[in-house]
Amino acid sequence: MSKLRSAPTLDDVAKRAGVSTATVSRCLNDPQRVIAATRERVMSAVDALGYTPNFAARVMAAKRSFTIGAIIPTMENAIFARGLQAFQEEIHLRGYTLLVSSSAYKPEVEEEQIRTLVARGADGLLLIGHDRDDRIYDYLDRQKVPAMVAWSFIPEKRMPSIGFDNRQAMKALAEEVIGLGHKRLATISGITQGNDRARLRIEGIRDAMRSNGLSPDTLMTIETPYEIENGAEAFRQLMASDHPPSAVLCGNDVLAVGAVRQAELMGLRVPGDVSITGFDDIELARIVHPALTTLHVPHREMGRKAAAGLIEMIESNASGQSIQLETSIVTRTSLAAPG
Amino acid sequence: MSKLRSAPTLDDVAKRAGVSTATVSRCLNDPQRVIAATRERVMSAVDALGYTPNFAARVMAAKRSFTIGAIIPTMENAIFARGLQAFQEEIHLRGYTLLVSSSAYKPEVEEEQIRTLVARGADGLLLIGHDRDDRIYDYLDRQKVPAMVAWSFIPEKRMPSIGFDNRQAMKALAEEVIGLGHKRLATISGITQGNDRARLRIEGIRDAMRSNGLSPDTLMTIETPYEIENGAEAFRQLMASDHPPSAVLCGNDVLAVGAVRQAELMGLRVPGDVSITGFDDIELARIVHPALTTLHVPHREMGRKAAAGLIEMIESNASGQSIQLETSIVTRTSLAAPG
DNA sequence: ATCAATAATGCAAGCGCTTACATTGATGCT
DNA sequence: AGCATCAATGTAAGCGCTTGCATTATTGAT
Repeated sequence: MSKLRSAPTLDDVAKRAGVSTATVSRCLNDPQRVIAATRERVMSAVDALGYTPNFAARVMAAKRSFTIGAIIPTMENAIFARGLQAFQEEIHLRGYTLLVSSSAYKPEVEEEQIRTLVARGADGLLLIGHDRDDRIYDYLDRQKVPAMVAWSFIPEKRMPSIGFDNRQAMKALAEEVIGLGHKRLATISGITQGNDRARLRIEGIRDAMRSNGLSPDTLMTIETPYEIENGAEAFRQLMASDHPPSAVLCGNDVLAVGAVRQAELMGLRVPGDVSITGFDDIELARIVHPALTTLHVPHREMGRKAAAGLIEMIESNASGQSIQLETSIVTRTSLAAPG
Repeated sequence: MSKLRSAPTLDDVAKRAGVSTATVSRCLNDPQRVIAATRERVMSAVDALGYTPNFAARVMAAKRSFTIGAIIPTMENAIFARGLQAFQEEIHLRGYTLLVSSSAYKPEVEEEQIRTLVARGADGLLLIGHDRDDRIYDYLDRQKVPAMVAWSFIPEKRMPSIGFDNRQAMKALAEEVIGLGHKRLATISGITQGNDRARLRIEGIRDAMRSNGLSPDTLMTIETPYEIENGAEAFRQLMASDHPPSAVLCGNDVLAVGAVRQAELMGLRVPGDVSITGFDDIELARIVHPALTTLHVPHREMGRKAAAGLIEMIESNASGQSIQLETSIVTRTSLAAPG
């Protein structure tokens, strides 16, 4: 039986280079602490053996993983893609690695994922929105894992957040719609349970109605998961009512795309017969016909700033600063004055 | 100074429950090995302390992580989303967790990601396509980490693969196009370097031309990264040539969407003035106007089967079986006989 | 009751790394 | 030349868990 060759360890490298494991470790983590000659000897041993450090061992010994976890509600559509991409680029630049998991918009799943990521030694967490059980925040405190909230900006909440004011943003869009003369408004919202963003967007519409002399009670509202098909079905229901709306404000672009396509199927002209708006300004918004008038969210900026803020929290043990970002209305063709 | 309360360990739980750490460990990993009374005592200690096992320590001791890594070329568009989702659902069902990272279609980045995932203790890897340096496969062998290739099916390659025959599939689509009477063909392909799928798709078109009396040399080809804008730009170039093609076969739906939109911008009618086809059948393909005639790939089935195959490899130390999946042509409206 | 067989639990040795502290060697002063 | 300093390296103690083996408790058959 020859000795089974398995993955080389620090020890193997040390032996081959004729130094102690401490020196090898230093070569890898803090090269200037070891003299050039030794370093070269060690590095060539590393190459020769094809050594890769064992991450688990490293995390355990150093109690530091240079890993940041992100739990996003979904990977299925592009809502979070761009922001997350920017987030990951930024942390990569600063020597961190991103671990992503998705919760499918389910609070229990999210909690499990948070625990998993923490157990895996994540140095910090990126969370979407503020809504979650206090137990989770307690847990994070106890484990001393800093977390940053994105896609929402509510400075008075327990966690620092980098995002935009969902309510204000949607209010602005709704005022635009109302300003065009629309009086019968409807909204297709995401599920509001456990989702502050969705809830605040609806509130924003009501705010706009209120301040423009429309009763917020007349807002027709359907809640449904963020899927194109659901947007379509909700739109069908809305338009099948006795007093169909003249404008449908959707909680995001995915729902809006569903609505637009359903309109086409039903032979309704957008915006001729009914106006439709989105939220997020993802790629889809430009591609669908007619292109969506929607709310532009500075996804990349948000991702980048969230990364910077979170790393700041990790490295200087600070408590984290909230930052508000500006959104803007993107005018395309799915919104017009009522016909 | 009071003792700083930090994350509880197995030891804390053991003390509180009045048992050894071994028993606690068994409670967590193999509950029926410990008698009910003890188990309850232990579990309530776990609850009381809010204990979460330290993953790094566990991996290190057990040399098993129940984690599977996947490296996909991009998360930016939906090409891999559905398949990956199915993959993750399946492994979750079997008690594994997914770690995803994206390589941005860059071989060096992919190699780094593979090493990272292995160092993190991944029990197995999902890789996209076969094209990569042998060094990587050697590394995987040495580390004894099984890997499964998806999105491609080439049974004679070093790694088992679950996917479809990219060449055959594209050939079928090209024959459809040629059958309609198209003679001036062009293709907008992804970057072929390090991407067997892209390369084989082009080959498929040439095959179809050959067997239908067209010279494969007349195929106009542009290679460009998989982005909508690039598809648009490539299409512009193609149509600006002296003999513009009557049909443009795109390497995937993303490029095709770019082409379709550019056509609109240029005032060209699709398929009246020029036909355009896609590949993958992602959501976008249905949403764009005109909807894309494209190649449907059984993403979910592929994801599921890749998961099953990989776990089989992990758990029974088997060498892995390749499986070929069938694709089909989805006829929508972007393809018609030349005007 | 008694004893073998078996079930439940405990003991303790690692897993592969980092790092505080100890040691050694080199350098520059006087 | 002698000594304080500091740079380079080594020593070894963990990090929190799993698991092979040893020990003790329980069970059933005689």
